[in-house]
Amino acid sequence: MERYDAAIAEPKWQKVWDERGAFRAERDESRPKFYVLEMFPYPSGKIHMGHVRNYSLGDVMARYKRGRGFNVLHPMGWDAFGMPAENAAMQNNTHPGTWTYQNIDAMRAQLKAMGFSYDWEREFATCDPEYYAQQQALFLDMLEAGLIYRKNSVVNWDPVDQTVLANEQVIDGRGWRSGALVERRELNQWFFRISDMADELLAAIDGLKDWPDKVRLMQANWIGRSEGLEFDFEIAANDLSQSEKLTVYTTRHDTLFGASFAAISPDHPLAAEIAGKVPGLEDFITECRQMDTTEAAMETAEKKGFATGIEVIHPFDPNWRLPVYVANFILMDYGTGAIFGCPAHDQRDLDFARKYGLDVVAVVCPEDSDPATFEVENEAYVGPGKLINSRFLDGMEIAEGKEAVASRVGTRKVNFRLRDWGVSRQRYWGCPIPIVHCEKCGIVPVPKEDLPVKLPDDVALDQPGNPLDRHPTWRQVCCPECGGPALRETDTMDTFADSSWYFARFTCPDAKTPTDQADINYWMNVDQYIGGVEHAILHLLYSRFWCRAMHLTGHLPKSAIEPFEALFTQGMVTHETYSTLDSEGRPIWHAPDDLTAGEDQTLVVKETGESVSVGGSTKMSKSKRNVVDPEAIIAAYGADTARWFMLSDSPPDRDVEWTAAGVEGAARFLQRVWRLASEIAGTDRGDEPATFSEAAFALRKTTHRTIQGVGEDIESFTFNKAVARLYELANAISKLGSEDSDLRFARREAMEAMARLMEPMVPHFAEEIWALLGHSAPVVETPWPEAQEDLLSDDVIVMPVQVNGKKRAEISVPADAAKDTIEDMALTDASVQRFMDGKPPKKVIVVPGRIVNVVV
RNA sequence: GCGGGCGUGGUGGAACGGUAGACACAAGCGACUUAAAAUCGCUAGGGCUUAGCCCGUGCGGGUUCGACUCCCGCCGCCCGCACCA
Repeated sequence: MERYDAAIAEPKWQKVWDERGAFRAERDESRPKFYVLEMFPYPSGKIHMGHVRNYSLGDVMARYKRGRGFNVLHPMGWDAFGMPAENAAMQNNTHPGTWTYQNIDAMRAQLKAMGFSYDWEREFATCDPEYYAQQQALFLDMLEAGLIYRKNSVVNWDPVDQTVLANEQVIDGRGWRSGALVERRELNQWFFRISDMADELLAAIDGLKDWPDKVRLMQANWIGRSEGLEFDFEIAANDLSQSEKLTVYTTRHDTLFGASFAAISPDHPLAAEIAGKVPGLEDFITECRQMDTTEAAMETAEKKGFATGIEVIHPFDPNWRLPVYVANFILMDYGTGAIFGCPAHDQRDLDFARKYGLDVVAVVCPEDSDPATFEVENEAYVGPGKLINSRFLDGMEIAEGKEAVASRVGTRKVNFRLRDWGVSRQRYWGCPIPIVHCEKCGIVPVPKEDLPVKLPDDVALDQPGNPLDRHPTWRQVCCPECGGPALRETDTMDTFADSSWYFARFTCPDAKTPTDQADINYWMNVDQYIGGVEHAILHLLYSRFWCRAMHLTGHLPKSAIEPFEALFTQGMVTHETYSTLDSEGRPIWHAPDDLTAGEDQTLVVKETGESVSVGGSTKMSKSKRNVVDPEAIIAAYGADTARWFMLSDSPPDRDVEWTAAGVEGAARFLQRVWRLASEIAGTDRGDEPATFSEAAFALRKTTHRTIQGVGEDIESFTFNKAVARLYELANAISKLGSEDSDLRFARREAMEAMARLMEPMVPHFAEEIWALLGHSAPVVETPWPEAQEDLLSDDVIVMPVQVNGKKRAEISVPADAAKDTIEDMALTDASVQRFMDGKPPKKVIVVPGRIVNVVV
């Protein structure tokens, strides 16, 4: 028998959709819109299974909503700026732009082969000058609105590559590329005032009802609001410093009488002031600055301090003096860069106090301890309790104590963990910051009519550093204000800026301004955003900020300051790992393709015949070599098989393990449905019979329940359940023959539903069987079916009967039976009576339509 | 350390507080075949004294007529954040 041939069907239907403009989105005020968006990819060169999953999920939603009558916007583009292009350019001696656009071409072809329902006419790349021109315009408006400023900031500087490194690019204190010892250097950089919006960004998280709780929590923690007190210590007269006071920030002002030292950051102005005057302090500060700032190092780093010799005076006792240390664990950019230490109730302070022999005085006593004897040894007490050893605070609860202190000294202050967003990058392949530096006029924005500030094409990437700095002419410009000689800003924007508003641009990709009001009002917000949880914080937070900034500058309405109505974060695609050991016992990883079945069914390496050990399933990665290339799967099975497998079994928010057997299974199922459809296509549909046999009626009910259920499952992102229902429907169809007209009718009805319901998941395949069944219009243009109410319920239902909570019988009762009737039927059932053991029922619980429980 | 999530057959997973294991993968048996592939059918949580019964959702308690589901306490795994005062 003929088989379904994806290699023929898939390109054929892609062409049909394309010719009919099936997925083109046009503004139409008369129809409700639905904006589905998947996180756009970085054009690395080829798509990977993570993309296949992400975009398959999004396509299910887009196609389903289209079937439901929504005017669907489902665009695709490219997050195309970034370092990999520069690295590739250096390695291959090409231009980053050439490399990027070639990759885009290759990946676009792959995505098209997957049959995703994108409106390709809206496609753009963030490196298109037309896009970044508008981003520059936004930058200028935001600058004018006071949302952007310049300040000096300490960065990780790689002295060999002459570039700034992100924290993640510093490994064991060295640059990840050059291996050079990273320095902390102060540079003048551009910042977005995201921290000014910290409170607002935090409060608005409550409104993000259709975001995963996990993501909302991660954002809340990232913003990190804390309420505390800022107050001054008077500095005791000394020979070292002219400063009169030291301002500290604390959230535990209730423990002020447990203070035994003050500490400042190595970057604190006071430290700088006295560094030269205290022997050894300069070296200590330098040492601190070289300290590794990675997480792993932080965890193990020792608390170190340096006594300055300066003392401060306790705010409530002029005779009480506290030594001031410079300490390596105090951060300059949180609070005031200075603290007071209360060792008894803060673990870090305790470690520090034990090391330097400072007093440890407990001032909070737990409820169940004796205030007279309570002491802190090696573990700081951070729980609730009453204040002790604290003069006028004695006997108060912590909250009362905080009140009492705050009413006498200092100012209440809310601090956030969130810092301003530094966007300057000393790189070529990014959006140029549209600024000119003039000796006379200072910082001058490039006039909007001169935008875009285009990247020069003729750049030399064969040396370290920013090629824009070295370009012979690009920097030299005339000052837009005075006309005198001036220099362009050579920093480019963080690529997170590019992805912070692309979703808005998709609504109007050709507009001459960043956004078009009519388009924005119609299409925004994104109704369903789908992507990896790895973007839970930065990308999503920056986007929320950027949209607020776009609102403040008149580019978005108030309603769009939260751009993503609903967010779904999908799991990873994993695969088993295979390894052998080298002579030193280190694992050598083997790709699935390099293996074959050995004699005793175990896996062996094709070339050497060595048997491999099978490791756990982990995220597909080059280093573990457990990667399966989507292109190979499409070539072997077709896009629909890959899509069907991706959607089967695993709930979309969990990891899915890619297995060869699973793919085979998916392919087999499609062939099976194909055979069924062919068989049914060969029979007449006929008119709807007046009566149905029990079997035909049952199939009709299954069909309509499937219609109902698949819709619900798609709405709730449990696509695996939708797939299971479709399996069940297929099973139900194949159980029956076509000998009678009512069966023929029911089977055809079921198969037509099957085709329509499968379309969001396996669209080419669905088109093929839809056509096979005799339809001339594509299934994508066919409305989603409605389940027939009367076929969703049963006249007679089977109810389980429990005796003392254990199922003992089943009874068939009319669906509309009264409770009493059901109870009578249950109690007279032979099996139920046997387990009642002749005793009278103490209680009978009847849950209509569900269960009966007899308690004896 | 802080925060969050998860734990169900050989495997992925189903199950408004109401028949645990739907559906699938892998497996086994059978049919068709000279044979294989493909296909179709059947079996399948564990146990027993097997018309049937008992035990089973990481472990221990609790609430309830009834708990995979809710509550408390453990154990294990995964993820996020982390010197944030």
